[in-house]
Parts: sequence; structure tokens; C-alpha cells
Amino acid sequence: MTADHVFAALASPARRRLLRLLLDEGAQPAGRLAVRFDMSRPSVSEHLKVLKDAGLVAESRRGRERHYRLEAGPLMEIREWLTPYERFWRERLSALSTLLDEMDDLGPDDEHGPDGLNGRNGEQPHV
Amino acid sequence: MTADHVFAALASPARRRLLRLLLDEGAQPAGRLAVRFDMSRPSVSEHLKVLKDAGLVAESRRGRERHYRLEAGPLMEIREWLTPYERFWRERLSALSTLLDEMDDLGPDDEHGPDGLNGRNGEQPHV
DNA sequence: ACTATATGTAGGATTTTTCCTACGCATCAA
DNA sequence: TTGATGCGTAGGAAAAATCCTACATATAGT
Repeated sequence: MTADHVFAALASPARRRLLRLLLDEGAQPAGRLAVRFDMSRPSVSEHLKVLKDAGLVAESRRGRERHYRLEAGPLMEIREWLTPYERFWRERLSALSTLLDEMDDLGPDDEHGPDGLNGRNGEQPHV
Repeated sequence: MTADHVFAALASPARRRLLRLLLDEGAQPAGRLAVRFDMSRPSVSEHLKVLKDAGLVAESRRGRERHYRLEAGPLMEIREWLTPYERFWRERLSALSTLLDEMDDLGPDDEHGPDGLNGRNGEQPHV
């Protein structure tokens, strides 16, 4: 439920694969998910529990089956957590292109066109 | 260097805090980062190593200090990994608002205005 | 050359994670 | 009711992560 739980849950490749399966194929009973893994069914069941505790999946009981569905909310919180780093990333990119421009001014050694995707006009942070 | 390494690196609160410090305050020598933690300096040093192996920080030696700087590229790959889930998330949202509209049609019990941020007009996936 | 500083590495204790098999519980079908 | 099916939990072994205290290395200053 906390960000800690979400990050910890995403640390396992098996759990990330579970999320992807639920995304691509929709909600499914636990057993149908488990057969895809090179791992015992109870182990998959525990992974599902970790995902559930992190709020990444929800379960609904239907007869003797338990259907798990993706709950993408926490992933959007991860996305928000990443946002400030995106700003940093863009600034690095524009700093790089500024540097390339300066190199062009000093002495163009070849004629590779400027293929940057941004306008080469940002502030330049810690380089 | 792989996505596995990046997700695993982000699983530790201490390492996420290191990244945040480097983002907010810029590159710093290892020792200056370490004093902020309720943990021995060598332990912080190992966390920095994990981050470096994941490509999340880079080090540059300056005299007897080692400055660590944020390397945001891998975080942008995480962002891309999240993208398909964002689509799923939006579809859920619009499905919810569609549902709310139907409830309005059947019998409006109060007059809360529709405060959804989207137009309530998407496809409705697995609800 | 000698000492102090900045930092990584070694080795180990402790905790956590991961995975298994065995079992219990609920549901469906005869 | 009886037997099969779907699934979680218990208990434990093995592996990995976490954190510590020495210790080694390299640079700076005197």
C-alpha cells in the first residue's frame, strides 16, 4: 500500500511478468497464471499476495476460483515519483546539444546533421 | 545496466533517497552523502555501488574524493516500462465515469456536479 | 617521509526473500 | 456423501540482501 511496498513488489521479475500478463490478457484465475511459470503454483500464489499487499492487483472470488485483476493506481504513483527526474533528464539532454553546438562553432569535423529531438535551448545543469 | 538491475536498485528506500539527494543538491562526494544517513559510511558506499551497477549514478574522481552524480537515463526506461499501464489506467478512469453517468440517468439522488477531469467518453475495459 | 583524510573492500552476523513440499479448506460434480 | 478441483497457508531450506567492524588504498598536507 505504501510506495515502499510498490517498489519492493516491482523488484521481482516474476511479479513484473504477472502484471504484464494481467495487462495483456485481462483478469484471470490464479491457476491459469501459474501454469505459465517455471515455478510451483504455491510460489506464484505468494507472488500474487505480495502484489495484492502492494495494491497492484485485486482479487475477486468466483466459485472456487480466484480471479486476479490489475490495479494500475500504484503504478501511476511510481510515475509521479519519477517526474522530477524527467526534468533533470531533459536538462541533461539540452545541455548535451548545447555542447554539440559549441563544438560545431569551434570546428566542424564532419557533416552529421543535428538530429536532436529538442531545440537545443535549455538551461544546462551539472555536467 | 538491465531493467532488472534498475528495479532491484529502486527497491531500497536508502537508495531512492540517495537518488533524491543527488537530484536536489547535485553531484556530491560519497562522504557528504553518507553523513545524512543513519547508517555506517561503508554501507552507504555499497548502496552507491548498487546504484552504479544499475547505471543510476556515475562517479568521477576528484583528488581523493569521489563525486557521484545522478544518471537519469535508466529511470526514463522505467517510465517507458510504465507507459502501457498508463493506457490501462486511463481506460479504467473513463469506464468509471461512464458508470457514474449511467447512475445519473437512472436516478440522480443529489446534485454533485460531474467533476471528472476527462470527458467520460472512453472505451470501457475489464471492470 | 609521515600523518590525516576520503573512500572502497573483506569477512561475517543477521534478516529477508524465494522457493519447495505437505497439508487444509472450500467448491463443484456425481 | 464422496471424490476431484482450485487455491491459500505452514514450515523449512537455501539464497540473497543488509549492515556492521576492521582493514587496505590512495591522495593531500606538513
